[in-house]
Amino acid sequence: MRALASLKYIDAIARAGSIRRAAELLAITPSALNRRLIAVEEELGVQVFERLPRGVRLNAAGEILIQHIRAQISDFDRVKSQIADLSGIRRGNVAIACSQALLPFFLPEQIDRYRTVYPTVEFCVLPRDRSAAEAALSDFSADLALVFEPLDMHVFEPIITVRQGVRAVLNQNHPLAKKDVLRLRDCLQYPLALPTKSYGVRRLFDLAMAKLSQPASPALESDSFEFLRMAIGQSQLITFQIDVGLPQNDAVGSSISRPIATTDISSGLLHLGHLRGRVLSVAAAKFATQLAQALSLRYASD
Amino acid sequence: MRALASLKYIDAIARAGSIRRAAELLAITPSALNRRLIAVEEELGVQVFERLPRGVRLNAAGEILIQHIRAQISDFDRVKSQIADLSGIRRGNVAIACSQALLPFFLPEQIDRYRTVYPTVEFCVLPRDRSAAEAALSDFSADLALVFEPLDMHVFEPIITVRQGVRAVLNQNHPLAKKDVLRLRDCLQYPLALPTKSYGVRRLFDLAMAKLSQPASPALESDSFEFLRMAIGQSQLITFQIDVGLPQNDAVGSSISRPIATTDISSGLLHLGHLRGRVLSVAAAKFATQLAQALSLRYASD
DNA sequence: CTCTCCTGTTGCAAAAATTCGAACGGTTAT
DNA sequence: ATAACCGTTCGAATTTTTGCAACAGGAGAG
Repeated sequence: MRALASLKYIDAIARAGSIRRAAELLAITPSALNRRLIAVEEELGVQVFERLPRGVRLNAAGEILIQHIRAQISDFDRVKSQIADLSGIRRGNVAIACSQALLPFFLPEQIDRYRTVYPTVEFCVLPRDRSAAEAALSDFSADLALVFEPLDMHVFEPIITVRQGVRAVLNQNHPLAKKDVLRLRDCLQYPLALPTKSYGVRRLFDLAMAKLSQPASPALESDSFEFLRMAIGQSQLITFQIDVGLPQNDAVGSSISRPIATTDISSGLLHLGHLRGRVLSVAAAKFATQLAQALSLRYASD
Repeated sequence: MRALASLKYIDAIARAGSIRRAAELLAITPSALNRRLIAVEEELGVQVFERLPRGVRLNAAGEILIQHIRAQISDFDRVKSQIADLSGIRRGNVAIACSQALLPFFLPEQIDRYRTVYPTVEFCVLPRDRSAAEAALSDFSADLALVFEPLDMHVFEPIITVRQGVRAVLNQNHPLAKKDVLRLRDCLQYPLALPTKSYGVRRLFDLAMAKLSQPASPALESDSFEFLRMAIGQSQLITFQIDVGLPQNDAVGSSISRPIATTDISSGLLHLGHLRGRVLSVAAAKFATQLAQALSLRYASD
């Protein structure tokens, strides 16, 4: 939108941290960008950025302004979406910040389902941990957040929350594969591949181990659930994942999954939500509704 | 603000109902204005106004857009106010839609009090009945509304509500002036000057008359409280007004006021509020706080 | 210290946009 | 019919924005 160009430019400067870098991204000269910035500052009667030798940084006034600018840009997108909606053509853009576990199965399937109905809607999936997801909502780079076990998100307005059990993932020829439900102590007989401590699954696992007053001793540790899954291979490694992070029909290539007795590892909470006080675009709202339905259908709503 | 010029132009067109009239108000040529409109419409990919032989009218898309534009302009003003706030100079603009009763005494006093502290804040007082006040909030032409007895304002977010008794206003030499509290039946012995049926005081009066199963027979009827007050003169006319519409120290020129027994005429409610879901500017919020304090101090908060 | 690198900023000419003035085509009311 | 509106279009004039090159200043390296 041409009308918001100057404001978008300021947003770009704020993100880039320097006029020159922002100018490069925007494919214009630094001088042109600088002049627009100065023009806005003169109209406001206040500097928006403080000039540093290595670039610029938002001012106190700038912080207020940038918040408004981002809200405005996002609002305008919503308006465009609403307008497109009533002209029949469902267009739009949905940005969603989510935990890693959602990436391999759940979200692709849901997005695909949505896009068969509304093929013109574009999606943007941002893998984020809890605090980064909150930040993404706050600076309007994400419309929705779907995260496991957020604790202190005061800007987060929940849409739906479902309970997620922990499942063990292991090779189909693994000795434990015969059992339908695994006990935690059975798993401990084998080498474990665990996510790092920042993840919700790991937290639940550590909590369970604390109850057994046994220290956790992972044979393998990684930030990437995908890596953990692939690491299993034909080995006897066991890794863990929440329900939604696994395919509905069990098999993940050569590996399978088995639920852990909930008496051993308590279940966690998966939250779908958006920024408090924000109006969702038509597309985002529709997608949120679909997600909420899918989640409450599969898992007991909580 | 230059960045919002195109949007403000569209707002002007919507308000004027015609490109040419809007162009005149904006002091530019109709052709220039027309081109800007067309440019915006092309960017949106949708017409915003439907073209009529006598002018233009907002489209369905336009209605959505104009709502956004007005919110945006208003939000931007709020941001400017916030920015001005942290640079020390308290600047701003407070627009308030209110019932007529507030005009002679209460609001002037409150505004004066506010402006002795913050002389750079400008005020805009819009006398509006209940539904017009609601409209003023909705289209962002008012930040606050202070109205008597609103009934069905679903967009109205109350800040404070106080009870308002009805007082009789009469000449200081009036036979009833000796009494401290008047009964309704005493008043009925004299000619009455009443506001028209659209006003809250009149509604309370009519309700009271219905209880006495006597029809109201005003000697004088007017839309203007000021006129009613002046009409009393040296005559025996009696008119009615709510507490806040009268000076605190009784005398109104040669006329005085006396409370009516609340058993005769029940009290009504005066509401201070703003548009639901809207963030007030610093100046408006501060003024609202002051009003709320003044009201709750004088009248039992309800 | 000097030198280099990266920063924001400014003068001036070129380029792009906006605006104006006037005219055109259409509908409504007289 | 005629006059009075309306939105719209065209080309020229004007204003604004942009690009290019150069400048000034702080940071860090040597």
